[in-house]
Amino acid sequence: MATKYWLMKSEPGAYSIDDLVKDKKTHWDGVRNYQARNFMRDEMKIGNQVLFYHSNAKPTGVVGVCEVMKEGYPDFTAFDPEDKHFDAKSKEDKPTWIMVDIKLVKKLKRTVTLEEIKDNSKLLDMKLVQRGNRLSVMPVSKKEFDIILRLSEQ
DNA sequence: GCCAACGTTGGC
DNA sequence: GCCAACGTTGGC
Repeated sequence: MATKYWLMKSEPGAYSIDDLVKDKKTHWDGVRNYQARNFMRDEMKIGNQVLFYHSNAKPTGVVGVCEVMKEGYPDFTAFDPEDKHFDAKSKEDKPTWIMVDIKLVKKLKRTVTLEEIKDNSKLLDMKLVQRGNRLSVMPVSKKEFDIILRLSEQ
């Protein structure tokens, strides 16, 4: 199957690209949105490439590239009453929430900002810049992925 | 901190 | 099943 491309958002205060540089890999816990979950559960495969995006940041934008290293499995933070992402409805034998593991490919030389993406006529179709899109995990086309990487080299 | 745009919840 | 109220996301 062809490699798929994704964009995943994180608030740097919660987990930043520099945390990932330090950790090399991480589990993507805390997604509590069904559409985003479905992408992780059904469509993200080992080797898929992921743009790491900082939301609620200065500036907001794409800061790194990662790769899926483990496909969808239960998000265990939903089972822990002490955890911020606890969800009593999710049971260990029937988990509601799913996560994947990703590993760092590289931190970009510079942030490709949301502003640049909005200003780039080739990137107008990105889900990221479409009105009201709040998905934290979303598909990206190979073309868009490549354009963003190229911008980061400039 | 504000607020638009969503998603979810719960009364009916 | 409808929809108002409420909570969250995330840009600014």
